[in-house]
Amino acid sequence: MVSKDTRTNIMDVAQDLIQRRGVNGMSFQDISDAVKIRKASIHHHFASKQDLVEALLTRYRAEFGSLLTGILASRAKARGKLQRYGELFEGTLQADNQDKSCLCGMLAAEVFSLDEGPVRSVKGFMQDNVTFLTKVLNEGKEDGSLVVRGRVEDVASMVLAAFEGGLLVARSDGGPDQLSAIIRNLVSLLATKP
Amino acid sequence: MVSKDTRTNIMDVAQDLIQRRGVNGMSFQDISDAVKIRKASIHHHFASKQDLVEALLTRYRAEFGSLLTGILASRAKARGKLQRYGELFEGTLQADNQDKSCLCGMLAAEVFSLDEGPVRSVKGFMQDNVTFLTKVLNEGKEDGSLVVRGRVEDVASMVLAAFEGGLLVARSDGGPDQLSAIIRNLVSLLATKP
DNA sequence: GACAGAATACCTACCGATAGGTAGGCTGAA
DNA sequence: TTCAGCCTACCTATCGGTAGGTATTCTGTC
Repeated sequence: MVSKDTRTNIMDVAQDLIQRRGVNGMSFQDISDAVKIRKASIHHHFASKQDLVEALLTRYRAEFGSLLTGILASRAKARGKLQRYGELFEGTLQADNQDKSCLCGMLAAEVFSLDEGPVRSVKGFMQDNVTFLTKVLNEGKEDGSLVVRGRVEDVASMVLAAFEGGLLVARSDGGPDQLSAIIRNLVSLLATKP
Repeated sequence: MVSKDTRTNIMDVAQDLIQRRGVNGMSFQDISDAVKIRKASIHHHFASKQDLVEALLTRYRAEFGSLLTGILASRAKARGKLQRYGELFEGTLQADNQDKSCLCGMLAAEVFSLDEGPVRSVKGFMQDNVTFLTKVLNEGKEDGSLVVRGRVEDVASMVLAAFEGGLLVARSDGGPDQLSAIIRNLVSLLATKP
């Protein structure tokens, strides 16, 4: 196969649109225009809009998950892993035209427009991230590169909230520089002195 | 005036809907059903949907702003003010059926569905909050109740991001308890030992 | 290897529902 | 008698989705 198959094209375009405008701001017509396929043909690949969203979430979670696994497997200290995790968020905002948010952050905002399946996936994504961050924070306690006060899971939730929220705030106001500042700041707040 | 006037009713219902479902998930028909007024009559009060959104933002910013001013004027230590600021976010999520987000957090996600005016207002809201938090953090440095490392504005952005993001994450996953944990955790991270 | 049939991937043409918005009329209070 | 405040009736555009048709490609059988 020379070019990407249509199914993948549809998913790529749909994800891009959701990350910019949200689920309710994305239509089959938008996809049709971008992929250069008739609107009705999209239904050949995805029975309904919710099916498309669910497929998107499954793929996104898998991709993001393998990035997290990669970070976890690296030989860096926990502080460095946290830094690399932050770069994932910076990369999202900086991609393409600097206005993309996290797919799951976007869907979390519009969670009451989603069916059961997608809702479960969004929750699952959040939990994946908290689990990852909990591991990193625990490593940090052991290798001495991070200071954690209180329940580790709570700190993990807080970091996730700050990064997802950072994407939200920076995208609408201060841009990539603001996001970088937010991430740098939180990491150094959790770090033991340089 | 015995009952709230229709204009206020429309605004209340519209704000509620946006905080739950987002701008693109809110329609004039929804408002019509809730306010018990014909859909066309809404246009008597607000020429367009964007006008309604703009009016909502103006009111929200003013109300939120006066709450911030109130906190700033209190005799509490900076740490206490930060705590009370956090309670504003907890109050939002716990209100009504525990599924409302911050109006501006919601609109920040859907910022590319908004006209220029509303976009400016959302940016303004973010800046209002950063300004407020910068003042509180500076107070905290002086009264010794908070520790601030790095640029104060950056820490302020980070706190805003964490609280807005906390609303986002908690609403879709862990609920009010998770949000409380996130806020408590960040406040204690910024606080000097009890 | 030839060929029937099934499956794939797309198309045109449409559906009912709903979106935001407009035109113009009625009504009661100032 | 004006006019805010609401109404009915309607507009066009778009939404997600369906029905049914047509090439093309894959596959099992002889």
